[in-house]
Amino acid sequence: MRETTLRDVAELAGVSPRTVSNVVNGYARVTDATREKVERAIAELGYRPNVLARNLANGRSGQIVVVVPYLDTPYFSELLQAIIPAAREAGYNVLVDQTDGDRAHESSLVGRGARQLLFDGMIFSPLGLSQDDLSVRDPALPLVVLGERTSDGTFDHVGIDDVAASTEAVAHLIEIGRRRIAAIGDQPYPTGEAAQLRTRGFRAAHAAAGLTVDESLIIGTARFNRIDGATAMAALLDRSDPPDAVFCYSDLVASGAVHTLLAHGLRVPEDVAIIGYDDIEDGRYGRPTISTISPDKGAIARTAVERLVMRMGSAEPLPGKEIRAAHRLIPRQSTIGF
Amino acid sequence: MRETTLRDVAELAGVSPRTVSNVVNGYARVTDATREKVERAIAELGYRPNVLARNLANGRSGQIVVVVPYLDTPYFSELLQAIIPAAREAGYNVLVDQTDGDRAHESSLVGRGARQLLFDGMIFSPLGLSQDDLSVRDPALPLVVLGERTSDGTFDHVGIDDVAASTEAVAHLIEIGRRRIAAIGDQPYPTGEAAQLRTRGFRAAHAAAGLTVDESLIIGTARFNRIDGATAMAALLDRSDPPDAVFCYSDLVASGAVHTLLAHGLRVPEDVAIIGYDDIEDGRYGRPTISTISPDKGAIARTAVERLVMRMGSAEPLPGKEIRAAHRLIPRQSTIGF
DNA sequence: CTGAAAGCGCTAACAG
DNA sequence: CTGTTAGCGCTTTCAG
Repeated sequence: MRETTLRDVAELAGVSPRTVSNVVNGYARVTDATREKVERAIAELGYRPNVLARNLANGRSGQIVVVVPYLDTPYFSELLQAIIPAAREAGYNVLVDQTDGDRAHESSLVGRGARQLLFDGMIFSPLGLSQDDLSVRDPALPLVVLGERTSDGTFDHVGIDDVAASTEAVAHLIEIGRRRIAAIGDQPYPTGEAAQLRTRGFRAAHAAAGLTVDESLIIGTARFNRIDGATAMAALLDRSDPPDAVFCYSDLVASGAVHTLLAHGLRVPEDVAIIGYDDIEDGRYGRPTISTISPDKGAIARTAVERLVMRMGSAEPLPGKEIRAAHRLIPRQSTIGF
Repeated sequence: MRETTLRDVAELAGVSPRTVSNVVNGYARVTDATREKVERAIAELGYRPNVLARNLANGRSGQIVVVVPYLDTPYFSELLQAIIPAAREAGYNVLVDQTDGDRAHESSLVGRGARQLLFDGMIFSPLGLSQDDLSVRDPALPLVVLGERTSDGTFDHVGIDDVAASTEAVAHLIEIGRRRIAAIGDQPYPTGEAAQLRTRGFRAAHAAAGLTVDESLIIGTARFNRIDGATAMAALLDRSDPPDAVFCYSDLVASGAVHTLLAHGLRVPEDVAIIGYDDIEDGRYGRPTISTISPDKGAIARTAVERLVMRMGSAEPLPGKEIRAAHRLIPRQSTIGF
């Protein structure tokens, strides 16, 4: 029992395939009479267009791929949750790929000749790829990069101003009277550009307040998960001179740090104030709730899709654009108390 | 600058398209000599097969779609994270769709004539759809259903034994000496079948221990989010006779309940013990850590993909199968203390 | 406004 | 083992 095709419909309606196509896609104007005939035939046969064939004929797949390092990281799942409806609204289906932050995997996705011609464009949140890696890529692939990279002029980049946001976060800690402030999450190597921007903000806030940074309070972590925060915080507490506040490079890190503090019988924020980054849902329900920098995820998702659609629609490669989404500081219990 | 096609390769190599196709797909045996010629040509031209055309020609898309109600719910994002690699290993790309639990959206996805012929099969985690709704579906779509439905014989179902798992959870509360046990999350209406299974377990555990259920301690919630748990717990605390333990129908609900308890100055588990369901990562890092029922997500993902691949590969619709994945009780601080 | 016909790029039956 | 060729189902140019 074969699927019914456009040709079948045409026959039953007594018109040409061309006309059916017109009706289905609303292209050319069609007489009301023929339109109705065709629609009746479509209904009768239960016809549904074969997307594969359509795609082949017009050379586009109607799919975009969203590539993130991890799907079970709240920040990315929340972002994806926002991207999918935006893409659907623009008429695209969303393929999802996760890279585990693996550099080889990531570069195979954007690299020259990598594309399977299976998607029309890509929204990419790199992790293992350095800025330089990103530049060696298939120039024909419409690409929007998310996160903390910078556009090299061949793709769009959507992100918040990390340095400014980090500065605000640390300024907030200073404002509530903290002076020995630690940072958890630095990554002083090529693929750690994201982290380094946060560290820049950390320093900037100190400078602005006339404070000097205690370099030994900047703790590196391989990733931004709870366990990283928990471990780093434990190390800080082992010292003779623990900090009175910590700027964590993600809310998960913050959550891990809080966990360690409470387990050691310390109070948050009385003994140690904590601020995170990302504004994931968790942070709003823990105890204490976690102060954070909240990027406007909805805006990021909408902008990314909008730019990508624009790039996919253009015959010439568009010049890359740097786009800043909004962010704001949200003070919660972990800094301002109960 | 057109993409190079298989025909171009054939010309350059001086062979027929058929041979190139054979080389690319490793179908028929090809002489080493010609193979090498073809491969050289492929490399020289930077040829890459057009997946769209291939798909059209062999009538399959090489894509499966995974449909979940919400992507930012940790349980689903963790599950998806496990499904994607499993699918990729089986040679499939993963499309993702989220329904917001909307019944119309869900039924439009599985309903008769709904398929866009864009994916070869579907892994579906329904929420708004009742068991009956599920039965009115496109019989040609290979389908594996996740969660708490039951196979009607036309699709596979992979899930844990919810009644048994819930019984264990509540038995655990009884075992640690609790007698006034509440349940948060019941949904006594057609689309609430998932919840009802948990309630069945709740009752079963009471019966097994010779306890009677206080019906007023079974609290309904519209969804399984933190806010639902927080609200329901607040209502329980308003009563003159609050419970000494609560079985929450998800870890998020449990987390919300804990939040409310702590905010009221109560201790967990000393005053009220809490157990959740799903074993999401959060539960391992809060304070207290949350006891839970842990479904084997890896096994669920692998089994679902494996069964789906089997269904997609079979010409005849296979009979539906009911598959039970493993689960286990994980006691943590929220029941057994620190 | 509608019909005829030529592809889109690949696969696979059917020769040879 | 390899070439020829007819589609897969739809879009779209070019006539009419």
